[in-house]
Amino acid sequence: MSSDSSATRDTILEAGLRILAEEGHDALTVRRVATEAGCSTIGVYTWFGGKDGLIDAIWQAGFASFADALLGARASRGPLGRLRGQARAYRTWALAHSMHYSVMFLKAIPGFVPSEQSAAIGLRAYMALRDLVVDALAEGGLRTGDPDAIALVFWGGVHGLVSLEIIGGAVGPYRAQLSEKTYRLMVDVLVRGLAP
Amino acid sequence: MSSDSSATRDTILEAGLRILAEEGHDALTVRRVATEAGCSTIGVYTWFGGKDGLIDAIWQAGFASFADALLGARASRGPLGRLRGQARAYRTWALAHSMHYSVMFLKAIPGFVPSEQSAAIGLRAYMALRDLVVDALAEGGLRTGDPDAIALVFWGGVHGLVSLEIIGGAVGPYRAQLSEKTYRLMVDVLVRGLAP
DNA sequence: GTGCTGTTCATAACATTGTTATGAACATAA
DNA sequence: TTATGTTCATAACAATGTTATGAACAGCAC
Repeated sequence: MSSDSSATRDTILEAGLRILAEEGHDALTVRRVATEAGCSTIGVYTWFGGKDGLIDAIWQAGFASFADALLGARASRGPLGRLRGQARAYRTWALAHSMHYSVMFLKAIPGFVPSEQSAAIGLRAYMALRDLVVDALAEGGLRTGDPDAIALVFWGGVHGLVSLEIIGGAVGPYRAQLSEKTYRLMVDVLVRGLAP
Repeated sequence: MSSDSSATRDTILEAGLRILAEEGHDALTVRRVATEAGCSTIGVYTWFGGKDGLIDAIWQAGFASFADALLGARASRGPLGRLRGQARAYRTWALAHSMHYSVMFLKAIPGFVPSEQSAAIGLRAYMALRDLVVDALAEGGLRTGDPDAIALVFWGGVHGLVSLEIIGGAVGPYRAQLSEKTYRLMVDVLVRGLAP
């Protein structure tokens, strides 16, 4: 019976993840994945319902890894220190998995819209940030306000700079300034601007 | 001779712009554009060299309109007021031309990379922001620092929140908070965080 | 064992995409 | 008139996501 897990399904998903990471979204075709996984294109339809289903599974795998990276960056002391640590982990993960990040946060795959289930899984990464914001609010490290609005401002700031960096050529000649140093300035500005 | 301007070329470009705005990037196929423009697909190849060339022209037209919108939002008094006005114009333009914005900043067209000439034209929009930053620095409205780094932090912040808003479903259930109010908070945080 | 049912999968075909080969129509200049 | 170059349509090509058809196989009832 067609269940949620099988060796074939795992093989196909791993092939998709590998191709995306190594060759980018352009190479991520049903035929290419099937060849890499050692089956025919039908496998993608049997186990994922089509290309969109496969992308959806890749999307979920990306958010799982992403959320792990964010939750694993909580070594620093104090809520603001942990916020900074998480911001650092955010950029590190995004640049190390730029193709995956493009699928998750840019419109890299035409026509793909994550399923509701996937969107719910993506929430875990957001919650990693939101919890820190709530902590910081409780300790008076941030000015009072709606935690969601504050978390989104934080997210938007780091996401915006990282995505400009990943888009690369699209933002033209001032690309050289898109460095870790400017990113640190962004995090400083956000923390400072949100201070009580 | 194949020059840079002709009635046919204009018709094709306008058809492309209309289809993009009204039906989105998915509908932007060579055949669809040709039909809309009243010619055969060859027209796109004669006048733009192919789909990429047409997208490139659309990209340039988008940045021209975008830069005009930013440069036209300088009514306020004082550099910081003008910065806030430009930030407001940024979101207004992006939401009113979300499909265009997706092509320009969200990799909505797979495989498309803007030409060097296009990237240079995109610079005008960046300069609209950078000039205001330089003015603000001169009047002491911002803390001293590299103007490009400061401009990119500003750009990244507004772009990040706007792009989360346009991506929509991808960021899941906390979408309701992606409002004008949160955007105002972002601009406040940026100005406050960059204050001397 | 035999037959039935459902799952998994390959082959081959389909429609849609960007692209190009071929050649016709036309203007312009020698 | 002839030649050349530009513009454009028809038709085909390769690559893509998808599906129709049917084969192979497992599990189960009798």
